[in-house]
Amino acid sequence: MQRTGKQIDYRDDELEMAQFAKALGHPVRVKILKLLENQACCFTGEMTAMIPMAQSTISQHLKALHEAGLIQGEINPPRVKYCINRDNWERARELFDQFFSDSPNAFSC
Amino acid sequence: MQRTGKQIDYRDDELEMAQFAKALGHPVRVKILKLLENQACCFTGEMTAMIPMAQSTISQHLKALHEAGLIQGEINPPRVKYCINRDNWERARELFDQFFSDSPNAFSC
DNA sequence: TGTTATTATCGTAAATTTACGATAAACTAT
DNA sequence: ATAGTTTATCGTAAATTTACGATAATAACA
Repeated sequence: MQRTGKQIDYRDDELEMAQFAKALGHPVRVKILKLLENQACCFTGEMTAMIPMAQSTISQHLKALHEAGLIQGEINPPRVKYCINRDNWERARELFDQFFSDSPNAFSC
Repeated sequence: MQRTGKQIDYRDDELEMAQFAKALGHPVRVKILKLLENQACCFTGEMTAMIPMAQSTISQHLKALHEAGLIQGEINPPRVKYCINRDNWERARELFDQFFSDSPNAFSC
């Protein structure tokens, strides 16, 4: 990226979609979310046990998912229990659903 | 990234999801796809006219979308007409749909 | 042949992402 | 207080992404 002054006018839903998509744009984060989907919640430690990556790296990916709003963490000392953020999950589902279905004449060529 | 030897065993659908998501992970690419959704096909030039970015940058994003399989281009000299790749679009829809709906006990906490 | 129009590619620089180990922080339990 | 457990953060290096202008490539047309 180069500091260009040009501002592109994105619509809110375009930005929202892109942010969710970006968070889903790494296989480890997809895997983490699938884990959370299937077994309700889990502690960071359980994930680090299942995924052969450094604990700090997993934590970093969890942070990315958290900042995107897809997960939420509940402190349960000394551990942290993560689960999917219901509202934003629904919002993401909605955005992707609309995105892929609103295609009246997308295939006409 | 650091050259680590560790291989993580991702499932095919996890990799597929992440790749599609990554392609959708930038607002300009979301915008481009929406353009293609709404007005069937368009030429690169039409997009560069609508999006205030350098032509080379748009072309680069089109390449990313093409490599992800979401769009396809038909040469129509001296122009190139792009449209959405039907099969992969459907596949992506399917993956995201499954991903967001297969959540039996995801919200139990 | 040369010109024009359109798009892709190259070279680049800055920003961001990704991964790691090491360390700090937070809270329990001894 | 001290020690132990779990997780986040820091510092880092390498890779990738993103944006640009300049240039090349392609094919029609004069």
